[in-house]
Amino acid sequence: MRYPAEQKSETHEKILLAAARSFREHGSDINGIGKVMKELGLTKGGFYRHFESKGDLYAEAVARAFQQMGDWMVGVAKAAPKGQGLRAMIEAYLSEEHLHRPGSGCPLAALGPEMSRQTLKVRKRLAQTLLAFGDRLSPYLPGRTPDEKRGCFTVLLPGMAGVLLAARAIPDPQLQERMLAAARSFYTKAFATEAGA
Amino acid sequence: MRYPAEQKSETHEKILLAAARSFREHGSDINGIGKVMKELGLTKGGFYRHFESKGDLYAEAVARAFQQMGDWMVGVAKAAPKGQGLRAMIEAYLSEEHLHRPGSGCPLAALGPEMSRQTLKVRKRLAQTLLAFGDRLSPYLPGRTPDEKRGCFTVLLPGMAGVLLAARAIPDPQLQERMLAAARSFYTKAFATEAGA
DNA sequence: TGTACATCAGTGAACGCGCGTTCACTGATGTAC
DNA sequence: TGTACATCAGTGAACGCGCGTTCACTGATGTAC
Repeated sequence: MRYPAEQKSETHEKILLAAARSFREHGSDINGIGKVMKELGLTKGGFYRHFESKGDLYAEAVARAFQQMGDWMVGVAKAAPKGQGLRAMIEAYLSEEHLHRPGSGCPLAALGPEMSRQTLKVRKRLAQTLLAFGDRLSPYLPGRTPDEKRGCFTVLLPGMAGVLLAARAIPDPQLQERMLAAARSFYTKAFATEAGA
Repeated sequence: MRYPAEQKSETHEKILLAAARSFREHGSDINGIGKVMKELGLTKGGFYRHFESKGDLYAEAVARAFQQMGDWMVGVAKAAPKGQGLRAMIEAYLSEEHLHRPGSGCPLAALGPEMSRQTLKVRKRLAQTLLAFGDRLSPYLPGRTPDEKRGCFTVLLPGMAGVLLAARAIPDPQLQERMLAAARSFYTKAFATEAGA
């Protein structure tokens, strides 16, 4: 049947957001198209009116996830007192809240290794989004040149992502929190002090 | 038919090693029992003479991978000049060789997020192996107390793993190498100098 | 204004596929006599 | 020493299952006249 005029783009957006969360929570191999559509009260047959393939959705969803991540980090930095932006981002990233909410958190920490197993086309798209995310953070990163800032980003973000994903693998909550605390202290000292980087 | 006396334990070991490599290369969701057995010239039906389930194999294989990783890192540290053990480990970990050989490399960088999606039982086993790996490295880590050394390990290893997996996701080889170089320099300065930690 | 027709987002059944797991079977070797 | 039997690692076909994808169909709305 014919549906209201703007419904298609709304559904498209809903699928994208649900997938962006679901992939980060469960990985793309386990949580498939059927589950995402079912969650929205739709049947999986309709999926192909919105995306060419699962790979297409994956690329779009992870790109969106990086954008959301950028929004979050920039928001945190802007809300912090003058000069405390980077420190605030580090503390937000390495927070218990982020630890327990992979679905709305960093895609690198949630999906990391499986990204490197995507097709070249998808990886190119993801790499662009990752670098765009870095550029959005650069006002808050130490370094005198864009190159220095980018170098700083490529050490800091993956470093924090590694700590987060390692902590998520550990079953003991106390140990998780100790890992996060050690990393908060370390990265703050290394990057978010006048002497840093 | 009846097979030679020691064949069972040899086959068990072969399956374990092949799985440890294959899981790190392709992830456990994609590369299953059938492929591992086929690679060894066996049929998948025979798998259940050696392991209870795929989860059982996963736990064993990743544990073994952490042991191999420990052997490698300790070997590198021992081969280095006096006092240069940690620096050598950092350089080996963040080398292009490790970047391109996930199958024999760090399981945290290769499998990270999917570990956190395993059953509690499996995760407990993996966490133990991860910490045992940390203990093996502790002679080469900075810090005056075991706690300090462990804190150092829980920042350094996941940090390097994050850089490695991020670099693996990036399609551009030049950018990959720049990321590794930046991280080598950073972690060496932070941990492997007299002022470190 | 009223009627006939085209559109197309979403349905639901079907497709082939590979997965993890089960199981009756094989048959060379080890063991009992 | 020779023979009958038990063992059990590995085979290969089958199982149910969920996956990604395809497709004929539906039918309320938009458009043409």
